[in-house]
Amino acid sequence: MTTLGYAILGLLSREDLSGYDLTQRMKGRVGYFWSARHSQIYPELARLEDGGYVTHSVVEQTERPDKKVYEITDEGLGALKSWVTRSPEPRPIRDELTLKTYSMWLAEPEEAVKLFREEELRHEEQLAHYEEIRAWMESERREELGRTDSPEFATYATLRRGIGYEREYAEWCRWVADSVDGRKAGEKKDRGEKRGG
Amino acid sequence: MTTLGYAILGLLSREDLSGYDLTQRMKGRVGYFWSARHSQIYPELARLEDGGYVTHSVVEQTERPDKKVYEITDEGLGALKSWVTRSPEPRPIRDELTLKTYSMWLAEPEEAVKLFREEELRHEEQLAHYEEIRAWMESERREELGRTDSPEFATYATLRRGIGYEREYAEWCRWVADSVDGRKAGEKKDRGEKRGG
DNA sequence: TAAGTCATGTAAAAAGTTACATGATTCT
DNA sequence: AGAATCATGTAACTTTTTACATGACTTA
Repeated sequence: MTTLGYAILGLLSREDLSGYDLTQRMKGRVGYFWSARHSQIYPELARLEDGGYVTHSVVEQTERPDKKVYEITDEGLGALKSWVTRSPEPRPIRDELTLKTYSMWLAEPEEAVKLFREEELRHEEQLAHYEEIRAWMESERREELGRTDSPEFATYATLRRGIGYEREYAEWCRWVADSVDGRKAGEKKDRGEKRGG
Repeated sequence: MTTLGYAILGLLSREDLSGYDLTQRMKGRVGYFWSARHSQIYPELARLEDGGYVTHSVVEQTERPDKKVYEITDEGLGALKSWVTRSPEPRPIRDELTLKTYSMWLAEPEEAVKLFREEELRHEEQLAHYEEIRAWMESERREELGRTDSPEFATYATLRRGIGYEREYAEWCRWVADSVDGRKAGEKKDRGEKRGG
């Protein structure tokens, strides 16, 4: 079973969904930690059904095209449960901005500063978005968040991860930009103190 | 040009290396933010040479098999420079542990706690490793770190990213484990307050 | 002599992205 | 009339991983 398969089962364990619905979930919400396009989802659903992890029923609609709604089976739920607490084999991280950073000594300082200020903004915006959802959950889903075995707590936990990730990333971008800009925290504001020359 | 191509150029801009050397770099150091196996590196080197971004010369060795040492060309350096400050198109994040977290409401609490404590440890170990390198750099490369246009500062910046990433990840793992364990900071220590039952 | 490192490649398979393909309905 | 959304698929291509393949030299 592929990780994508488990991602789909994870969504279907919460509610019955069509391939189209799953594609939408993989953009927002879940897409922040696992994503896939519809071209990957439809074949995977077929494989999952082949393996007996899901079943589908055709729901006829008058105002919309008919759709196939998928439901997780007991076998699918069992497979998902046993996967959840297994240690993930560590996958290599691939972060293009950090890779660029490794070669930033070749760049014009002004351009480097611009890049990192832009990226800082991107991550701050994403952070603000997460914080909104968090505020909403903490006020509207207060009860469920008290139980760590609820789907809501699970969602909240992934949200906390996203918040921490984006906050840290934004802070790092600011640190790099400030360093190159000669405005490192606690340092004097003027740039270009030539030394040894 | 692929991102892997730029990763290779980034390494060759610092020193001449063989395919084997590049493979080693992609395990340690650089491998923390971009990695590739030798089976991907050798064909990519051929493509880079085809495009005129690198050249190679055969270095004959007596005690070791002969090797091809690659050198970046002016064209390669130019391509690398113009890539460095271009905004990276945001790639989807895929994090298997966060995906598991999304379905953790299905797991036995004890097993979930075990998983997150293990992962916390993994990230703390990686953090400790980075902190060692950091301490070494700050004492042995103090001078170079004062210039943000030095390769050393660039390496140091990526290291700071790794430190922030691992620290945040470890903290989050601890928060999840503590939450499920009923030891959330500032909460009473006893577990299992059934309500509504 | 067996395991480990140095050294370079190719082949096959898996995972993921982009493009091709179709068609109904709804909103502007 | 045209764009957007709902809905489902396949094909081609790119990227990455795993496995196949070879061989010299070094260390235990």
